[in-house]
Amino acid sequence: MSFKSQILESASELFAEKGFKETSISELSRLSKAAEGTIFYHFKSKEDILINLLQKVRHDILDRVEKHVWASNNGLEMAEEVVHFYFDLSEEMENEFLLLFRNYPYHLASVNPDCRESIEAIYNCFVDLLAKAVEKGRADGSIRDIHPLKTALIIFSMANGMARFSFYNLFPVGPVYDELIDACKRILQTEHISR
Amino acid sequence: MSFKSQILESASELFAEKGFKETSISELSRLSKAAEGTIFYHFKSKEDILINLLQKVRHDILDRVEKHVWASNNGLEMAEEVVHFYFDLSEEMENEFLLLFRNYPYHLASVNPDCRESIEAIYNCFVDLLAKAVEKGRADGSIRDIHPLKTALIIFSMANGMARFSFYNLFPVGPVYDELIDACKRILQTEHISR
DNA sequence: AACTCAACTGAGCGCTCACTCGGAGAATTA
DNA sequence: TAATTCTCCGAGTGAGCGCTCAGTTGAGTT
Repeated sequence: MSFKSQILESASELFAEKGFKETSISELSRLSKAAEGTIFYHFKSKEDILINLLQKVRHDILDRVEKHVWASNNGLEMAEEVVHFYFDLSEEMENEFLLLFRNYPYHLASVNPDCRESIEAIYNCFVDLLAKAVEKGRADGSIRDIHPLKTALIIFSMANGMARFSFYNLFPVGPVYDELIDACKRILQTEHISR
Repeated sequence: MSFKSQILESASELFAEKGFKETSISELSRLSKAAEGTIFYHFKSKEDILINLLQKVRHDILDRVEKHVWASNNGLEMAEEVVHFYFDLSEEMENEFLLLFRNYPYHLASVNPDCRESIEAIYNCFVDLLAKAVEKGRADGSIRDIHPLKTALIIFSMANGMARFSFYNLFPVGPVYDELIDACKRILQTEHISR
């Protein structure tokens, strides 16, 4: 593994677990086994490491989404599958998600267009998937007549908020997962009067 | 206004808008108009300022919750009112909410019990309100037979996630507010309403 | 008038930080 | 083989940080 990618790998761990400001170059040097000079040979500043890292995260997440085979039969099932996929991915790519739960990337996004683009692409990716599921569901009758984008945003902020609480150890997702999926279904589903 | 409370006031602004690590004592000194020495006369360290601030935020939020007059007729309406109240409060107490959307308080919470207590009290306050609404709704028949705490966590993570996105300028709450309330109703209520 | 003390001050201290730079070896090219 | 470029190194640098401390101030007490 080249030093450049090793530095990004180590930065991913440290920025995710400790945060950008709380991570020093000497620490990154120690973990990546690259001398401090080597770090600044490959990246022009500490901030540049984060920008490159976010681009890599964007690429890796979009790649995983693209490679996923969707097995759902209708829109409602697809929406459910997207939420499931999101939680699976958040466990599999823990560091990447932790990084996206931090503040610094968003601060940087307000200053650096490349950074903003990476973050928006990641969020849009999931929101688009959900919006497409809603559209599909409306066409096949499994989802009621609702605004695809608005509904996608609501479902996504629910999943994202839940994942965040879980990562912050405020409460775990596991025990409420079934209820969460049920909540999604109720938001989306065509009316069924039950007494 | 005393220096001590002026320092906390300024810290609230700076920690909310820039973050804890990104705020220097010299900056806090400038904004609060207290000399650096004065800051350390009132607080034993920079971290101590944040701990005191979080205790103040806890007090202020619980106070606002306590003073609120609940006008709802049944559990479902109350749940709706809690969500509405949460978004109102997030606008009114912008700095306090922004601070709670930052990472550092949670890092500190894992080390300092006082800090953890303050944060948990704030979250529990809203979750408890929602759980109570569910219990009330189950009793009066406006809400179906669901687990009060689990459901409260789901609704809260939705509202919290939404507010977060709004604060981060990823997308605003306003345009989806009606759909959000509708989503809550569908999760909670006994039967779906046809439109 | 003399004393006390809480409140406040800001220059200065020790330390850590991101970043630089001159040079060393390895690889590539002429 | 000689020259050039690429990759890596880590001691060194200056700036900025949290925090200290000797000293000032002014209101209250004796």
